[in-house]
Formats: sequence, structure tokens, C-alpha cells
Amino acid sequence: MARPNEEIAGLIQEYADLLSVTGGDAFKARAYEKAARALGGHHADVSRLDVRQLREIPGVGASIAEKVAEYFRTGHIPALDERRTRIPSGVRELIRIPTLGPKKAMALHEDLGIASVDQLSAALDAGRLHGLKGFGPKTEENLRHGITLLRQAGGRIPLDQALQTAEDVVAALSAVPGCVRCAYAGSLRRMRETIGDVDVLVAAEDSAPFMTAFTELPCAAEVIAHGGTKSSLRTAEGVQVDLRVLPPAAWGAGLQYFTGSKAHNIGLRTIAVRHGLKLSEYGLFDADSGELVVSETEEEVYARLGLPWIPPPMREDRGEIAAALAGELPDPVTEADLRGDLHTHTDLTDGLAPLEDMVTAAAARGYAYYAVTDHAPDLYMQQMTAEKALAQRERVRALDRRHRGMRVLHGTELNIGPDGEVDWPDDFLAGFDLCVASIHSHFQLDRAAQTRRLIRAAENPHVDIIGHPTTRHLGRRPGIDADLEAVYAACARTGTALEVNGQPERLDLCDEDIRAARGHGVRFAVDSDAHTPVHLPYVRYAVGTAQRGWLTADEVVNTWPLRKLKSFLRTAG
DNA sequence: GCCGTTTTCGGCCCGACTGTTTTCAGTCG
Repeated sequence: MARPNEEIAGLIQEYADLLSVTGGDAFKARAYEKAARALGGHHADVSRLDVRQLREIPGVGASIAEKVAEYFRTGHIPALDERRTRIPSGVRELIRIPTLGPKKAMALHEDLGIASVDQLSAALDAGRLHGLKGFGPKTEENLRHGITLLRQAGGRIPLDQALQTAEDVVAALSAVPGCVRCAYAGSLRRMRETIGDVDVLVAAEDSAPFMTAFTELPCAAEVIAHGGTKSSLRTAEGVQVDLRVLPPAAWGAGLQYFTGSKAHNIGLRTIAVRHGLKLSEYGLFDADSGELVVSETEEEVYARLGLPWIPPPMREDRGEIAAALAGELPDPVTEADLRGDLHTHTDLTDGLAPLEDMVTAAAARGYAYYAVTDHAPDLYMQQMTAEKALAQRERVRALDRRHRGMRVLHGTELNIGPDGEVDWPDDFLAGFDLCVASIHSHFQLDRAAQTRRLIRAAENPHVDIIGHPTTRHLGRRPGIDADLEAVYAACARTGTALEVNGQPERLDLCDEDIRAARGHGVRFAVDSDAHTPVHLPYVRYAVGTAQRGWLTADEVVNTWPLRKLKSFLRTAG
């Protein structure tokens, strides 16, 4: 999707952060935040819009439209540059620490001169926060914990950001004359939830033009290494990208080798040795003669070892080699298997686009059905009412009649309260085509209470799907503490599906949890949780996560034909 | 800063939770 949108959204968000750190009008900062979100989620390339067209985007007025246009004209936003000179970038970095907001960040900066996460960490160790107003022992503990969380994600970048970078690089190098093949490999190809660095492979006879083209990419902020067949760079966003150029004949072996994981490759090499073979990034060789056996495609490499081709997300040495040898490797669900999306939002609550736009975009994806599931009243900030829900239902029914190829379902995303209760009485819930129910607060309840509330939600006869079941937020918050095995059992018993949520900061359930839940015979829903048409493709991350969890299409309710899905929705809960 | 209007100012999703505080500020969703 349009990269300029994300670029300008990042800058406007930065401006909002800097405004909030310096205090003043909080509503002004919020206006910039809202505009950043609107620009980032806009369906068209905002760099091609003039001021008048920009102002048509909800949340973007005269002032912000002018800044956006100026940025794409000159490459600068003077107001932002001016703020940057007054506040070190490290201060903004501080507010990425959970529980540390703009006010505390500014206090740390003004009173102690702290301007980076590292400096804060050192100040904590040195006891320099003692006596600082508003910073008690509990706050110190929270800050330490927050820094740990931040550093765990530390150095690793979210899947969507890595993919965007990789696709840009692959597109650029594919256009270089002499390119036979080009693809990304590594943990990104395996769809790990966060990515350390991006690995890109090129197959070509002559590597030199690719080394040059790579190090001269516009996204390259720093060239880390520049060799004959291998180069590395760092992008302006701090993503390290490694490029390897291979002879076209070694493509399959190279792709296999650089996709990993390391543990999976060790497993393969062990099998190779047993066959009197030797496996490297250049091919599969006879151990005695050193003669090349195969190397052109991954399929050949796996086949010569007596294995079917193993989908990259499953290559984690979690039993996939043994399963493949036994002919018992599940055939994982693919994006093409999905017939619909069952968790999406509109601007009636916290989405960015009108119902009609979301439905049009969903239809363009070729879905057979599509559910609109805006938030319910218990999430107070969303201002939902029964009247609004019913009015939306009328619009959904009208759209459903208009879209011949795609059925539009009217659902809702209920809030699971601390005791497992959800919004609205039973008779009102019965009017929805489907109900997703998710946790949005009370993350600190103890294990017994979390388990109880999830099971109660699953037992609710109107609840069809538990949305983002652990509510983890990558790099910010671990999942809730619950006896998930008991929850899976309850979902299997009540016929309630568990969601695999495709938002890159969620990916919830995660791969390991999916595998555990599968054992109970649970059904799943693989959803985007889209808040704008731009998010609809996020199902690819949910599918990648599902593949890592060995999920088959049969187990995913939104691969089913509508008739079967409806039957499931009638009996679920 | 944006928006909508009973048009040009006054409101802006509202409430819970936490920790530090003796009555509330900050953060979060």
C-alpha cells in the first residue's frame, strides 16, 4: 500500500507526540494524532493530493493539509523541525515505554536531563529518581519492567514494517537487468511475529550490478557492508537489510538455507548425512565425490531427502521434519482458502472508513461473505448505542441486497467484562448474525479470574468467536495470565471459535497457542480486525501465524461455505 | 487543530485504574 501515507502519518504522529510532551492544548495534540491515523489509513496515495483534496479526509483541516502538502513539495515540515530542535528525539523515545507518558517523560527530561531510554535505565540504577515528584517506588518498578518489555521486542521490528521494506527492495532489485530470481527469505519468509533483519536473495550470473543498485537504494541511510556477493545496509527507519547474490543454479539450495530456521536446517543436514549427502547454501552434494546432486529448486532439495516441500512458516524444528517423513505434515490453510473476514470495524466506532467503503473493498478481495463487527456500548469510549447498531443493521441489509457476489453479515465485537459478562441483553444479541467477544481491559486480574471470564464468555450462547484471546500487544504488554488449556476445552465444548487476529502488533492467538488449542479440537477464525480498507490485507499475517500453528483450512470457519458457516454460527456459544 | 453549526466559537469518546497523593495527575483503552 502507498508508502507516502505511512511516511506522513509517522511525521504527523511525531509532531503530536512532541506537542503532548511540551504540554499546552491536549486537544490540539489529539487532533494531530487523529489526522495521522486518518492519513496512514487513507485508501489513496496522499502524496498525490492537493490541499483541497487533503482537506476532504476527515480529521485533516486547513493547517494539517498545508503541512502535508508542504512536506511532499519540499521534504520538510518547518513546524516539526522547529519542535525537534527543542526536544531531543530520545525524549520522544521515552514515551514508548509502557506506563510512561508525555508528562512523566518531560519531567524526567527537565528535572534530570534524561533524554534516552538508556539514560533512564542508568538513572534508575543510580537511584537518581528518588525524591522526584510523582515518581514513587512503584513507578520505578513499572519503568524498569517497561524498559525490559521494550528491549525484549528490542532491536526487532514488526512484521508489517519488515515486509514493506522487503517488498520495496525486492521490487527495486527485480528491475535490475540480469535478475533471474529475487525474493526475501529469513524469519520474514517464515512469518515470525517480529523480525531481526531482512534477508533478500538474488539469483544472477553477475553480482556486481546488484551490489551497486542495492547500496544506492533511496531507502539506504547507511551502508554497513559492501562486498562482492553480500552487502548490508540500514534504512532510515533502522531496519537492517542483507543482500546475497547466488548463481541461478543454486537458487533452491540458497533460498532453503537462508530461510532457516537454523534448527530446521540442522535437522535437514542430519538427514542428508544419513543419505551420504552434504547440504549447504550452494546445493545438495554427494559426500564422497563432492558432485552436485540438486540445487535449483527447494522442492528438489526436500524431495532428494525423502521429504515433501515444507511451507516456510512450519520450518521451526517443532516436529515438522518427523511429521513430513511420516507423511503426516498437515496441509496448512492459505490466504486463497479464506472466503471471508469475520472481524472488522467502520467509522461508526473506531474504524476510519464508512461501512460502504469497507464493504466495497472487501468485495474487491473476492470474499463470499464479510462481517461488520463494530464495538458495543461497554467500551465507553466508542459511544455505541442500540439505536446506532440497529440503524447500521439497516444499512448492512441494504448493502447485502446490492452486493450480489458477497453476503454482508451484521455482527458486533462485544467487550468481555471482568466477570465474563458482555454488552447488551440476550434478546438484543440474538439479532446479530454473529458476535465476536474480546477482552479490552482488566489485564491484571489473577489467573483464576481471567480463566473464569474467558470461559464464561465462551459459554455465552450468543458468542461465536473469542477475539484476540490473550490481548497481548507485542513489545508493550504480555498476554493475560489464564489457564488457556481450560479455555480451549471450554471453546471446544461450546463450539466457540478462537480468533487468529492479523493486526501486526497482536497476532493473537500466537503460533504456539494455536498448536495447543488444536489439540482440543477447537475451531478458529482467521481475521484482519481491519479498521480501514488498508488493513484488510492483514489477514496475510493471520494466515502466516495460522500456518506457524499448523492450522488446516478445515479448522478455520471462515474458509467454509456460507451455509456451513451459518450453521456453525447458529450452534456456536 | 478540527468540526459543525440553532455558523465562527465551544466542544472535543468517557471512564477505570494506578500510584502517589491527602484530593488528584497520569496513563490507557
